[in-house]
Amino acid sequence: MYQKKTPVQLDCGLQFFKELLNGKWKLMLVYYISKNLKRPSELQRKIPNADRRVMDKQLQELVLHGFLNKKAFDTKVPKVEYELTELGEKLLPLILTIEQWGEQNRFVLNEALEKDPKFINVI
Amino acid sequence: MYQKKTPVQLDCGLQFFKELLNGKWKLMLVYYISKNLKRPSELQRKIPNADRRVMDKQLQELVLHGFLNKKAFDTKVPKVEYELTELGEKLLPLILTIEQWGEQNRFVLNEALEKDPKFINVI
DNA sequence: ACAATTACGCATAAATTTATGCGTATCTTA
DNA sequence: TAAGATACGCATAAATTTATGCGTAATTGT
Repeated sequence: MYQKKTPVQLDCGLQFFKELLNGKWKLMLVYYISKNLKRPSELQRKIPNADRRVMDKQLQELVLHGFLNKKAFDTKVPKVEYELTELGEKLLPLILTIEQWGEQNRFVLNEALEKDPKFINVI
Repeated sequence: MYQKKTPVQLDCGLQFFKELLNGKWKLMLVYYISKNLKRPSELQRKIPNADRRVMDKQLQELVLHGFLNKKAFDTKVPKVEYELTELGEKLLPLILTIEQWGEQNRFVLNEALEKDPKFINVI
C-alpha cells in the first residue's frame, strides 16, 4: 500500500480539509449520498465519469476516515449502502457553500479556466 | 509548460473549486493576504513549510485565475504586493467555513488521520 | 445457456502536483 | 566588501493521485 513520505502540517484547519477530502470525487460522493443515492451502482450512474475503481477507493477512504458508514447486506445479490456519519453530516454545510459558490460564479470561473493555457483542449 | 490531458468536467459547482483551488497552499495564501500579509516575503515567513518556488507558482496561478492582483513597485529594492480581487473576496466565506470546520473538529479529524496507515510516520 | 447487474480488488501505468538543484539581479546593512 | 533581503524562474526529480488492464463471484432476466 502507498505510504506518504512528506510530513503533514496541521497547524491550520484548512489543512485537515486538504488531507482528508482532496480526492477527485469525494465531496460529490458525500453530497449525493446526503441526497439519498446510497448504493455504489446509483452513485456510479450519477457520476459516470468517475471510474468505478477510483470511486471505490475514495468511498473506502471516506469510510476509513469516518465520514461514511458502509452497510453490506448479505442478500442473494450483493447489496451495499452508504450513509453519512455525524462527521459526514458536518461536512454538508461546507459542501453546499462550495457548490453554491461555484454555481453563482460559474461564468467568471469558466473564464478563469479558459485564460489558463494548461486547460486548452480539455474543457 | 504543462498541459492537462484529462478532460475536465464542470457540471457541478464543486468541480470549479477543485480545478482552480486545489493547490497545496492556495487557500492559505488567499486567507493570509486577506489578513493583510501582502508581500511574498511576509507570506513566506508565515508559511515557512511552503517552498518559495511552489508558493510562487501558486500565487501566479491565483493571479492568472483572477483571485489576486499583483502590484509590482518599481523601487530600488524590488517590492511586490498582492491583493484580493472581487472574485478573491468571494472566496473568503468558503475559506472561513472550511477553516472553522477544521478547527472545531480538530480532535476527530486528527484521529481520522491516525487511523489511516498511509499517514504513519508523517503526522 | 448467455448477457447483464451487483460488488470488490490487485498491480501497474499514466497523469498531475510538489519539491529541489542551480542561477540571475539589485540594493541595504554591518 | 561580504552577508542578507527582495524577487523571479527554468529544468528535472520525486511524490502523489488517477486511470486501466485483468480477474473473481453470485444472481437475475431473456
